[in-house]
Amino acid sequence: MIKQAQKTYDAKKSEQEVHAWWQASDIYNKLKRSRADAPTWFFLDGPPYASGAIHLGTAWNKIIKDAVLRYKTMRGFNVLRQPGWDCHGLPIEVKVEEKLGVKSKKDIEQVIGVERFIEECRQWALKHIALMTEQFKRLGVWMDWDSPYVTFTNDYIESAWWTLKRAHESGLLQMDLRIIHWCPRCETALAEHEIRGEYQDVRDPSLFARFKLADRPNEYLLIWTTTPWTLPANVAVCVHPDYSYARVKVDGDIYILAEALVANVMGELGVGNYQLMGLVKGKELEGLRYEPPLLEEVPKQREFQSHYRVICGEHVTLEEGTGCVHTAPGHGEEDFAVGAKYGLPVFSPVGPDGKFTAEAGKYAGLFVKDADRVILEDLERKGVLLKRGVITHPYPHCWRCQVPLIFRATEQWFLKISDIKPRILEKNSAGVRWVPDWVATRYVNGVESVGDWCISRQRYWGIPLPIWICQNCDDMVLIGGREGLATLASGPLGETDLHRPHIDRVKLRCQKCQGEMRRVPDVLDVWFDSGICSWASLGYPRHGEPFKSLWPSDFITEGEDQVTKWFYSQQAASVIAFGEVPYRLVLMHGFALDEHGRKMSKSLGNVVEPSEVIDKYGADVLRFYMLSANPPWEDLRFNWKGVDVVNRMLNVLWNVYVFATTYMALDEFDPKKIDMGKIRGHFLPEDLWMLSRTNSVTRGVTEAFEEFNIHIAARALANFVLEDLSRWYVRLVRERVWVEREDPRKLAAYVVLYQALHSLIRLLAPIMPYVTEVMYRDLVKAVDARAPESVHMLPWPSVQEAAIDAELEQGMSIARVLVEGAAAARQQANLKLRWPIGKAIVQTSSPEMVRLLRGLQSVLKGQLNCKELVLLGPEEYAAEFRLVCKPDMRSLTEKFGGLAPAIVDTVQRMDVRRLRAELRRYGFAGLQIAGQKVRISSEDVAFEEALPDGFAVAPTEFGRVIIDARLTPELKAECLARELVRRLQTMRKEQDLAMEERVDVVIGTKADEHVKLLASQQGYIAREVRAQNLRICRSEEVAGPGCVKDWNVDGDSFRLLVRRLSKS
RNA sequence: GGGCCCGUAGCUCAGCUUGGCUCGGAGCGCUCGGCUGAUAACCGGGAGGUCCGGGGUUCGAAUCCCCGCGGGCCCA
Repeated sequence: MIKQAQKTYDAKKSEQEVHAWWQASDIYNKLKRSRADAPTWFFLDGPPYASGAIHLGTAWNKIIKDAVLRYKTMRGFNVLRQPGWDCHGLPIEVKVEEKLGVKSKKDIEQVIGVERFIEECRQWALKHIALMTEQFKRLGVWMDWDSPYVTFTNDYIESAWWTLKRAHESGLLQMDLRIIHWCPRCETALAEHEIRGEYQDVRDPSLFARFKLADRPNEYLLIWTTTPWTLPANVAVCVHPDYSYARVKVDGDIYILAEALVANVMGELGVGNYQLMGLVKGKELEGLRYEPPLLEEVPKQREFQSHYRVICGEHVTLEEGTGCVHTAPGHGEEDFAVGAKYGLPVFSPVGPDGKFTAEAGKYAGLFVKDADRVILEDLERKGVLLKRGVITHPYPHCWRCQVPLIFRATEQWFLKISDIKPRILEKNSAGVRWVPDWVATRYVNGVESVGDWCISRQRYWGIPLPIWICQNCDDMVLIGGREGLATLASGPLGETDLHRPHIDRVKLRCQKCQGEMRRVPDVLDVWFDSGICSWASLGYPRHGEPFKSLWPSDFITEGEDQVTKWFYSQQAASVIAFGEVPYRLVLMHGFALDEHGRKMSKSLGNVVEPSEVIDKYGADVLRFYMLSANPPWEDLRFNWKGVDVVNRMLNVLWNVYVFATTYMALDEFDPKKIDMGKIRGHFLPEDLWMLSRTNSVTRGVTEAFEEFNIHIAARALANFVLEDLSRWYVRLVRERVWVEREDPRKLAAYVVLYQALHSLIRLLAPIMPYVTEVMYRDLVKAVDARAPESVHMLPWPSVQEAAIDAELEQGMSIARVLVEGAAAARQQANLKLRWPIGKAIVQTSSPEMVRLLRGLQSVLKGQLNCKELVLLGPEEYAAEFRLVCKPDMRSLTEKFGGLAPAIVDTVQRMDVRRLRAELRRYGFAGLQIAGQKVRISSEDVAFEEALPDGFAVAPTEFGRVIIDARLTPELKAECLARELVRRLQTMRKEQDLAMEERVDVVIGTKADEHVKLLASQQGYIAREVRAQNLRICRSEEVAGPGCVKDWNVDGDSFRLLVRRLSKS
């Protein structure tokens, strides 16, 4: 049996209860089993980083995923939904360092020990996986929480090794001396994509210095730099070959700088008096020798004496500086590149900790940034420094520890992306659908500008590079898996963990010289870990299945920051491994910002935790809010008011549900026992309308989901709940369900309401999994033991096209506007809505509307609360309207002179409406005036409508509504009856009477006329308030047990009594 | 500096693809009134706008084009 629902919905309690039930009844796994034979849909979870708690953005990400996955499941797919966890890398290392109180790699290796450090990192990851899993579960996210893929397992590491082996075999892996971003705190290289978005403004020294030319007395190259600490590594000065350079004389010295920058630079230097001594092309400066300014301080520079020349490079710009660029190939990418062309030494006297090495002479042991000051002093003392200032400019920082990065030349391992870039782009454009489509452009732009991928990190908690090098002959071997390792290992391998430090202890025997091979100590960039997850998560290559039947994945979705990160790292790794792209469909989503569009951050104090929202409103509301507030791909501005609006929608949904179950329970309505053949004949227009709406909303929501317009789906559902169900259909059927007997029309309403709710809960299930489950259980499961246990096991509702009647829907929306118009007219006339009126006239603005409204007259009549409804087309007029013809005397006199008065006289005796129709139709009308034929036209007469007293009119966009506001005594009696009914209902409610309970009622009045007036309404009142006995008398006579209350009804006093009948 | 996206009422957003009879809208908030046996609900009226700014195309621009400005993400 359908049970009456609780009056209010306690989201928190219900969600906990549903969650526990899912768990206890193993619903998720039952659902999965039920789809075991269905076509698969391979969703790949972008692994969140297993450190810290989830924030609003992570919540949104999983909510989007969950909604899509639930939808796809209902569409009949066997959806793969294994969650993933990204566990390696610096963020966790940094946290563990903090926890253990260590600050450097030396501490890790010597104080803590790598073994314990790794174990701490593993524990950190495990702890946060557990924590975040619980948080995701609370959001109602259904995934395989018990069997996620985790990047630190041996199997996963093997997948990475195998992939690297593929790269090696294709010649895509290389070791090279490169200039890379280096974090002096973490003491490791950072890849290009780790720098992205990590620029912060910093204040750096800005200095002009002069380098004395070797062979020309008093002549200098003028350079500008913001990194004095790179000057000890200076080996050249670079100019642009095509630019014009000026020799500028200042106080007897001559400076060489770009012509275009002379004025600027002289201004900067505060030099007012200077002379242009001549111009020369950059190309002609090439080869000029200069004296290295820090030769004494950095003795090592003597080894480079053959250099210290002017070289040419295209990268020199005129945007800042002097056009003469201090060049240190050991500390800059462009410097490195141009240096390679000229065979310059790569001098990089800076250690991994960011301190100068012994090669830096005087500066050895100083941290580079601290050395800035010392170097500046030296330059100043030596007369090299012309000006020192300060500049604020963006500078890259370590994404984890926020320390400014430096450039260092180191040996690193790279993937040669340049070799596969064309294939990535080609496979991407052929095989991937991007939603929204413009993300494809953004992605391609990103890939085009990407360089080689530095995959080595000089750290601990990561996938070890599977590269061993012979200590004897330098031969290199790359291990693709555990078996390969066991074969070559010099000792037994056993079940060893593949992380450091264990793996470092594995020595291999060189196949060439029998020498000992040792592993390269580096670990992999974490982005490589997640890049391989589409196959690593499936256990490939260790297991051929399910990889062979599933790969590539059908769907991924992540935030917009992943466009050049995970979306890219996956494609790059996959093209290396398989020559193919690893996914078919990408939905990019936005960022969760605060309500003003700012990033949420602790320092701004604008952070909203998902748990805060859930505690207050429940997960359903948070989910619906996040899915409805925006298109997924735009940034979401979190707004508490918006959440509250969703909560109210949920409330209304619940109220509709309470309404339905209340009456259905009362009447023991059983949807299974309904003879649809019989009911069909009793459908009223509003029933057919509701069925039509149910199906067209189903269609709209389905289309929206298919296109990932999840916001449109959600908004359509909210609209359906609020407008169609609550504000209209329930209002229309209220009277019908109050009827106390078996009435086929009442059953019809139940059937329609039931169907609407049944579809609605399925459509809402992917977005609000909890409340729909509760509703499903009581509304469906309670009456049908064979129905699936959970709403989430149901198939997605199909659209019954035959039930959709576009004209009916159109007509109904017009009717609604007209009813609103009538309310406005009533307000003018001071007529309460519950007061019946005699007549309402609807004059539409087109004949089309008359047709659309014809079948809806019963609805209109009921909602307009009138005894008589007149529906008119635009050219039809109500009898109550008088059309008055106003002749234009001036116009008539001009045209007809003395005949004018006679014309007026005739016109006013004519049928005004016919005259107007004639004029409208032909533009003129013929008259017989004193035997003469006269032709008058539209401009000669005006028409005015006169509304009689007692009428009120309201215009609407579809026509106007006119109401007869005059109340006859009969109507007044009805008005009074309704006023009394309302008060009696209030009294019933106050006494907590059950809805079906009967009462005795006495109505006492001060005025005898009321007794008479109400006599005619006795039956109506008794029916409405479920009175067994109803007595109408004078107030003084009201007495007896029961609740008595005095009321004032529009100035008249009444004493009402409601007596509960003793239960028998 | 470059790429992509966004900019409409105090706030959060529809409308823009395909220019014109929902072209200036909705919800929230404010305000006045009404309704209420599903109602901690709801309904109606009102106030509130340089559709970011400036040019252009057109008979006509929130909508299309160009140039700015502001915000977000990414890249330099």
